[in-house]
Amino acid sequence: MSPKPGIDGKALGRLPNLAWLSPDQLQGLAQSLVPQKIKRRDTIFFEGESANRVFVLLSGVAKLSFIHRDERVLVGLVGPGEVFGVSSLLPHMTRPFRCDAFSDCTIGVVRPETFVGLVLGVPLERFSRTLEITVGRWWMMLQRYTNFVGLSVRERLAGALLELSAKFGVEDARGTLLTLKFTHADLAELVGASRQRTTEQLNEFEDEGIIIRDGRRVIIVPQQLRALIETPANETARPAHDGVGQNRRN
Amino acid sequence: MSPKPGIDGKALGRLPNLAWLSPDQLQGLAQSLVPQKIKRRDTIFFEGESANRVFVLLSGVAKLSFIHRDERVLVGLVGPGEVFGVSSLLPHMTRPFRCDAFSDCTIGVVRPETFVGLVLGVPLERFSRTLEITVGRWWMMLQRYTNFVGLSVRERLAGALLELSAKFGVEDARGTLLTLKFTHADLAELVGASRQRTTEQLNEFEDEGIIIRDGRRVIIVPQQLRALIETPANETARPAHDGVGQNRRN
DNA sequence: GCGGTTTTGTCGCCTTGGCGACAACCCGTC
DNA sequence: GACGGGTTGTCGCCAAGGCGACAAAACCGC
Repeated sequence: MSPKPGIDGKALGRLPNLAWLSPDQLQGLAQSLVPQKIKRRDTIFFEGESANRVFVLLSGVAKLSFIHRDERVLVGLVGPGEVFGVSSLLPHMTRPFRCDAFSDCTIGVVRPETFVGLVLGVPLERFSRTLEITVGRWWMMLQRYTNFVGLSVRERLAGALLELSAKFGVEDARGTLLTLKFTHADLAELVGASRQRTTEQLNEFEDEGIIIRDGRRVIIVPQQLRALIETPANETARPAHDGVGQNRRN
Repeated sequence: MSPKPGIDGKALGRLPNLAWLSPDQLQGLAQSLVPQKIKRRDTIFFEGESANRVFVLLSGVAKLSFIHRDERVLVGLVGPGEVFGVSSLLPHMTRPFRCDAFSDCTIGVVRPETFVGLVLGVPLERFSRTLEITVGRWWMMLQRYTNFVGLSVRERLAGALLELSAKFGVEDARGTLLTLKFTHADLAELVGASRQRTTEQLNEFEDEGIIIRDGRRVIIVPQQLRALIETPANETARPAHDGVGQNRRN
């Protein structure tokens, strides 16, 4: 695993992110990292790929973007010395972002098992699980928020309801029953909308049969909601409400 | 550290999040967790506090919210069995969110050193560092996005410029020089705005002396930008542009 | 220097959605 | 079963900002 020109352990140690590793660790990492050059605008990995490598950016700048039906959101930039592609450290994960080179880059590629073994001295499995229960939540939240950028209130609310039903829902003859009683104001806070607009949107959902109200409790029909999120701006059952659509860049 | 009624290791193992721990680990965790009851609407921790405990939610539902000048965004909900307050696992961290009980809760409190020791068998310091270089980025991104909810393009752009200058900036007589050349379209993607609006806003910033343009390169004056972000909707130098302000809930 | 490409600057029109102000209403409590 | 606070439903007005369409610059490879 070290046939290529190779990377210098000392050089790695000068990267601020890795300076705390012991000389031995740096040495090991340097040997395990497979160097690779990437040209500006080329893609390092695609969203949806199964995540089985970790990357270290050795030089250049890379760009992480989230893509939702040809809407792309620049999620962040990676600078020299940073470790990226870390979704491979979580259990059975596919990459949520696409990563491409913003300028010409050199990267080091390594298997997650090797990386975790070297840096922590713990089997990947264990680390993975620990990550999942601790920072897994951040991951979910991050995905939610990147998703939200550029969506209408309608879509954000749909997404939020779906999430809530997955987490706090109970199956019911008519759909998924939300066990907690959320006020419209709560939901508004959750999706970043005004209380009034949230009320209106919920009523629209009810008209469209996407949610059912049982007193002040809510029952959700997940299929319809999911459809609503996948599909561009259009109507699912009733062609009444004119959908949405002021969220496209150019 | 087990004077209280105590928590049952077996019961902990039934929480889906923790089921993978060995009986010994569960036992140890059960003994280390200090149980505590929290009443609905009471606060478990405040934003800004120094983060030196990890929590496990044993029953009930808790609510994480991000607060930015009395605008509060409901960031997420914590269900039974989940581990939260994990910012204490990162080095010298203060809590970014406030957490309060959405319903009556019982929680288990534990020191991060103990938690990591039990679950991973590694010293906190080492785990902490590893977390930082791997998932630290998510953390930053998450904070950015929660921040962004309910902000105007002006403010989001200001924030993004600040972030970029911190990461890719070089000090200069007049301020911080951005070394990469971003097109307005890049910036627009980053803040989730249209390209045109981004152009306009950048020009406004230039008029106000918040940024300086040197050909197509940009120099940033961090103080002014920072001021702009802290202050409600008003003007920093020139009272010309009428600021913003359609982002308050009720 | 030249011509094509990329980036920037500006309009105008139009939708989304924030916000204040109430009225109606539900629901638990005394 | 009446009261009162929290919640929901609805309007109207208006600011923010998306989007198309171009024109003007700046940039780049030859």
